[in-house]
Amino acid sequence: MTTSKSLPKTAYVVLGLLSFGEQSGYDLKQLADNSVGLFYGSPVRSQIYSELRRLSELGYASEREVEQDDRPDKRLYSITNRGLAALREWLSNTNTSNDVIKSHLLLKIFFGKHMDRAELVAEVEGYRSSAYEFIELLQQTRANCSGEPGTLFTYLTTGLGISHAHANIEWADEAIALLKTADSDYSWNSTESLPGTSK
Amino acid sequence: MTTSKSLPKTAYVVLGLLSFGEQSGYDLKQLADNSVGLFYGSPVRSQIYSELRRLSELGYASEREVEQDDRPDKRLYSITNRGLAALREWLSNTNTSNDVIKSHLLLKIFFGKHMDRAELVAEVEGYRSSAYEFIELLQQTRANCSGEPGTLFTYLTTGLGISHAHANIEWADEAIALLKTADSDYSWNSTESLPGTSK
DNA sequence: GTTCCCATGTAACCCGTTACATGATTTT
DNA sequence: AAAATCATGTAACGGGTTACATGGGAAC
Repeated sequence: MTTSKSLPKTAYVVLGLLSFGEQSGYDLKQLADNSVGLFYGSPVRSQIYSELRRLSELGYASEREVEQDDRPDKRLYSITNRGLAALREWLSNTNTSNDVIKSHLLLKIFFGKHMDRAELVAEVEGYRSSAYEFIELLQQTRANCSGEPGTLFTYLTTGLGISHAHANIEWADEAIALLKTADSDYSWNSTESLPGTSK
Repeated sequence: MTTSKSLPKTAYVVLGLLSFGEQSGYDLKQLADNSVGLFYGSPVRSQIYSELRRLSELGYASEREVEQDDRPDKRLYSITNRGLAALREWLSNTNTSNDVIKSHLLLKIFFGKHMDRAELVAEVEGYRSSAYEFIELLQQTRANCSGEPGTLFTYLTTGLGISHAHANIEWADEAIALLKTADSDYSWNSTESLPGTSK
């Protein structure tokens, strides 16, 4: 096995983004915000820079300095063959298993006993409207990448985001209705069609 | 403002779980795994213990030792009035805004160019089947809490999970089909009904 | 007789976030 | 004149994970 101690996930995220072409740390941050940031999270700037240094030391990326007159000088990084190999190895050898959801809204709802009902409803309404906004954003993303190479993968990643957002909206509608009418000890009727149960 | 420098989220998670009754660190870990673990993530054991110590020092929890003959002694924690106040304050004053999704599967797909197509398909198939399993788990959770107080909140939190899982399954079906037939530069027809676009 | 359950903790490590620091050029 | 864009870094802190450590009783 050529597995050399495996780096943190962020390193592979940066490496993966680097596989799209030679870029500066600054460029990578932009790219990350508009791509992996939408379904995984975008590393902060300072971490991108430090990961780039590490990748460079490991021989996974090569760097070259570019002097500019009208703008600050910059350092461009390219993925090397060894870097590509490491990326591929990581993609194959890490198990996907459990996608971790960190839902702050659900935390609030789960501890809903301690919150004002109207406040909770407002929270869910906010959640619903940000779901609408997110759909717009993802469709924008799709439109922007249309015609570019590797579109299939962007199409699929945005697709899951859009599906989730639709699910969020439907759930929010029913949650709001319930939060307005039901009391905490509400027991649902398991025979009726209910949110998430149908289909 | 009584806001005293706000603790990490995990502290409030533990505090919230403590609001369900007097418990030991061990008990809390079990509880966390079967509740917040399903939609937020369960803190590791050692962190629960250290958070409990902190909560105790802050006066947010009170502790008492219970000696046992047939089992190891244990320390039981209860939430105090100050703890309850801190929890309520946190619930009201933290903005929910953006639920962060950390999808490893989507990372793989986004960097799908570097992966074997068959491997990718297998990955999505695994994702789909774990979605089915997750639905079972959540319905089990619902059944277990039926009749207990505060059921509404469990119903709502599991509801979103179930909705997401259904969305995952539908998306996975279409993703698998596409991954088997389309090439990387696939451009979809924006007029047809497509995954995530419909409705 | 090995494995699981109960029960609690310490120590090390490092990933990731926040804050600090700089500065020219272009846009509003 | 102020704000945003381009461009890169350092330093400090702490949250969260992993590994180490212990040990009796029950179940299979």
